[in-house]
Amino acid sequence: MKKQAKEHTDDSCKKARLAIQDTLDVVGGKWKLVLISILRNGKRKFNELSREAGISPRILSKELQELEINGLVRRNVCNTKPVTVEYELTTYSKSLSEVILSMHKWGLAHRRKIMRD
Amino acid sequence: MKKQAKEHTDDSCKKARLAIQDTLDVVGGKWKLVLISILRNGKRKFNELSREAGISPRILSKELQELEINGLVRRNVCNTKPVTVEYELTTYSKSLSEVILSMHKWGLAHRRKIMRD
DNA sequence: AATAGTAGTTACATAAATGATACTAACATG
DNA sequence: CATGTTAGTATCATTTATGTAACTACTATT
Repeated sequence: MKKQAKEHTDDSCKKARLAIQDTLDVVGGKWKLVLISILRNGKRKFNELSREAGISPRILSKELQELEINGLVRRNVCNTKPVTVEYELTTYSKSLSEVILSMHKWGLAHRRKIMRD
Repeated sequence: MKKQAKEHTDDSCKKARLAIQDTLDVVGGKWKLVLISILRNGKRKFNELSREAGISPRILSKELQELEINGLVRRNVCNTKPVTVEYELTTYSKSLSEVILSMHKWGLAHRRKIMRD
């Protein structure tokens, strides 16, 4: 088989699926992209996120931890009267732009298509 | 507010989230992209898909119906001795390439990053 | 008639995700 | 000391996703 050809071996396909699945794990689910999308408008405190997204503290806390582990969100504890915690997107989170943009575009186009049919 | 500026109103953000969520609905979950990925190598019969993906008939049937509803997969009943049914990707499914490619790329890069850290 | 193959479906069981509510810890204020 | 505020956590309930196994319908073959 030629070296430079796009290979479609079982193995390369499994690896591709794995990479795609990784992305879905990080960014999939009901809330991850909602939170990222809100944080694109700037830092938010825990309760602000909870209100704006309409998400209960339990889930919010879990989601934020996962986003932090994946380097997409930074958690910052502030020295305020009652302590507040700010969450903001990291520089690394910008690497998701292409994914988000393509999903956004496809979602819009698809909705139009489904309406037509 | 300027007409041509990128707007970040609450409303435009909600619509963006909706579009992204649409995409996740169509392509998210445990099996959709696995099936699409297998079908990229050509038509498959129901049992072939079941074996190759390691997915039970019940779920497979459901997933294929959803993919069909969304115009990504075509179901073709063949006039064979015991009736067989072939599933294949539609032309429309190619519109997903950008989404899939960007997810693939990000997934790979992210895995490398997480390893480093 | 009995057996087998293909494509499902049905009924049931379990697992995973999400939700609701109340609670704690820490600190400030009246 | 009682009250309020912020950021969570704990507990329990519900919903949604997925898995397993057996079963049906149709047809062909023996």
